[in-house]
Amino acid sequence: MEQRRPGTTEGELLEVLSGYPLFRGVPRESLRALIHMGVERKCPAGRFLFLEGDPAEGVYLLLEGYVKVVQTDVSGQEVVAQVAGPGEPLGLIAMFADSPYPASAQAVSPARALWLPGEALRGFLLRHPEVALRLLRVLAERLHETHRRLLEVSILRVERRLARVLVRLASRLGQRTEEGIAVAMPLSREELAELCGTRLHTVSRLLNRWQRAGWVRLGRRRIVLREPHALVALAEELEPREPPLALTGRKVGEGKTVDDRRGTRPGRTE
Amino acid sequence: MEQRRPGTTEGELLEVLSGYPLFRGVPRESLRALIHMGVERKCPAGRFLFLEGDPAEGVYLLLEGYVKVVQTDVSGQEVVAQVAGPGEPLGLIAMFADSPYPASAQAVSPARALWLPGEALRGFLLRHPEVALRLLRVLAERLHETHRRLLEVSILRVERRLARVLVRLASRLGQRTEEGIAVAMPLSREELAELCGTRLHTVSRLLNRWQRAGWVRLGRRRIVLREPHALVALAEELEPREPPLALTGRKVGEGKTVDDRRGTRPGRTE
DNA sequence: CGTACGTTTGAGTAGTATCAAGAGCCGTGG
DNA sequence: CCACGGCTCTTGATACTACTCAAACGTACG
Repeated sequence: MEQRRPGTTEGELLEVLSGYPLFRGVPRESLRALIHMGVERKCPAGRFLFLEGDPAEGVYLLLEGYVKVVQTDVSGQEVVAQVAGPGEPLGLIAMFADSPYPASAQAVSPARALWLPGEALRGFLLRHPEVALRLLRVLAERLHETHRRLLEVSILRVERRLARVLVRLASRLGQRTEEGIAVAMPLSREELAELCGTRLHTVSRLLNRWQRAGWVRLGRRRIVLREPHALVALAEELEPREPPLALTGRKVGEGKTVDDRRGTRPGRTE
Repeated sequence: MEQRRPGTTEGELLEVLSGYPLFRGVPRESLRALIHMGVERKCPAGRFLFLEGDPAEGVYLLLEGYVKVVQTDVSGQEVVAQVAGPGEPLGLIAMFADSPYPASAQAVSPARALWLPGEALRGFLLRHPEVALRLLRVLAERLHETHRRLLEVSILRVERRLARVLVRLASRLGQRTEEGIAVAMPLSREELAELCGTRLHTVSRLLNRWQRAGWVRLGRRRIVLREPHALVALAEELEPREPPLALTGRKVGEGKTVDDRRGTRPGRTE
């Protein structure tokens, strides 16, 4: 939305970009030329960098802040396709598939990005095929990641999916605090739900159960992992887990006192 | 598995490859050199071209037949990540992300593929960056497709997902017959289930209901769409549909007679 | 200080998975 | 050629996860 006039000098941009793995080994002159064709854009929290369906004329290189990329269903339901932090390129699909943006990018915290016009980037890649290969790597890794998520949503229970999402967020965007590992990106329960293909109610219930168990610390748009290993166990464990119980109703400790030990599937013995 | 000795001459291969969009405009000399570094491999139905976890030393270019790419969960559950036909490259993720194969590729019908060693392809791409750009397009499109599937599995009911899968298969691999549009690729109910993130039982029930409605014709590993538009309606329709009803028990026409008309969401008017 | 948003929690139930048989089709070997 | 064993598919009964609807609470913010 805000356009032009950096807030950063071209020289600084040059420093930042040349620090990214994507551009390693690229002559500064070429980089400078590329930057020169781009525009820096600021984007306050909550605002969209681009909208699903918009014609795409280039890509964004995220310089600062966090952005979530969401796909919206006709019914208004959303799914978070990707969460991006500094250094990550956005809008690649539209750029290379030569289509409108297939999803919207919304700043979750104040963000800054360098916009690069498609033609400029294309020319740059033709002159620097090694960068094209690195972009191929980026896309390959995202495809891999998306396949993994597809697998999870297809065959895992929500509980395990949520645990995995938290573990992943913590490892990608986590910061150590004295309480535990905090997720740096501010995400609402609803956004978390959109990350694991469920509803905010379900996320809320699960998180609170885990909080009661002392595994996490909850706040508004804030989650701290106090016992990451417990979540990892939940996320990966092959065998039926024990601590948390049913989703609705009874809290930990209550419930039909009979057959509280899982593990031997009830009603399977006879 | 079977190695070397084409079954096709190098000249024929050259013809085939230069017909693929991927290699359009590439000088025949370069192509010939590339082919020369590759190996043709045959793969009977049911056999794997490569296995998840195998170290990847190159990519496959599918020349003939159909291949399904499956990811397997620790518990043995499978999800079909992709179905590929002639002309499609396989193993791209492993190649560019520089990792072992993240999924297994199994021939669904007898297949033939050209194996290209990674280093050869990499060198080729550095010399022909325009081909790298086309590969970027391939990956971008697959990523787009996978995002769409993720959205669907996350928020759509099985019924609608299955309808979409069928419509998509019909449009990508369909062949007109006097009965309707037949899906060219032989897929079992279970494989269909793995394509839409459900179980074979659910697929079977839905398909049979649709067969009773006259929308499809079923066979062993075979499906013919007789009323594609009905399926498209089911797949896209925004409003609650009418024909098919609950999954278990009661057949079409039975059921609690009260409140059978859907459409006005109960309890939302006040 | 009120309003709005993010969140928690409850009750009820639809939609699917799961468990359990059984029926048809197919290639194989007697 | 026919019987057999193995797949693939169909169908029923039952369990249960996670969604939907509904309401209330707390906190941030104007």
